Amino acid sequence: MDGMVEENGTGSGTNVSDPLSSPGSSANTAPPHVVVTSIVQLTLPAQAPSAQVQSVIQPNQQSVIQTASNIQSVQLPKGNVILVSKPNSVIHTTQGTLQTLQIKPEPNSVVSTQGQSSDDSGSDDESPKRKYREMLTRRPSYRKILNDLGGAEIAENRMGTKPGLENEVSLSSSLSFAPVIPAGTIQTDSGLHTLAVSGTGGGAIVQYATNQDGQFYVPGPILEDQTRKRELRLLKNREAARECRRKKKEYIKCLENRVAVLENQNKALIEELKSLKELYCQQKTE
DNA sequence: GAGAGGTTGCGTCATAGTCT
DNA sequence: AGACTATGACGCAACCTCTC
Repeated sequence: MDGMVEENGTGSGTNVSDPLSSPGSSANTAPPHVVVTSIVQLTLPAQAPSAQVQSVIQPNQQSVIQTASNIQSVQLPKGNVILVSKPNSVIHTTQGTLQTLQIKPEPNSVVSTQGQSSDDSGSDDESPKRKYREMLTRRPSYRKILNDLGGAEIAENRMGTKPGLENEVSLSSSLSFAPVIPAGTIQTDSGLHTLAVSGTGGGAIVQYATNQDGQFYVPGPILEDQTRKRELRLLKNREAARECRRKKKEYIKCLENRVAVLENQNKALIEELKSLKELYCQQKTE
């Protein structure tokens, strides 16, 4: 994935390897990430002595990556900056259109991470609404319930065998009639009936008429209109699903990167603790 | 080489949430 | 209230890797 944001860290310094990505996964084939760690120095144009950088976790963005309220602002020392951008990404920079990125690895430089606690974005990743939604259990679909009851074939038989309908409508195998149909049927002045049909991508209102024999049929123009609407809906949903998967992948990737950064931080802190302990012991024995 | 099992991406459906 | 959107769930197909 291009343009993925990495968080600042205090790790051992080299590129963050992603421990969660399996070998051969897209993580390894993606373009090299921009890794911002404590020993990577990034160059800022002279006109801009400092820059505001937001964490990968953003508030109030229409994104899978969210936080409640705490934007992380980091004032970087002169000469250090992190500019990360990816248009249309779930990850946004302050301006959203930053493109420049220049990295100068300098083993001896240390980027201050003061005031940036990586954790404070991690604990508030989700809005309350989202959390609430995730707590909800989904109502099983009629299809699933039928499958569980071993009655899928019953459903299959019901599909597309509404008396008379098959003469005028080519029903797809996934079209099923909700149990509420009889109660929901409305007859209008024009002789058209309206009923709710499920299984056509979120449900639909279908109009039909009856002939002298009491058989159902869908008048041509209405059928065309319904078909067109369905195709449009499917097209839109197809694209929405694609976008949704893209965001999901990006989100997972982001979490994986975060794991890597935190692991590095953890490692560094353990090392620091160790050396401080040694120092303390030395001074104590002197 | 065949086939079993895992992975990945896609299209569709169902549905909660949002918008108008 | 109805239309629209986002996303979890499901089934399917293509591809890959292992094992025999």
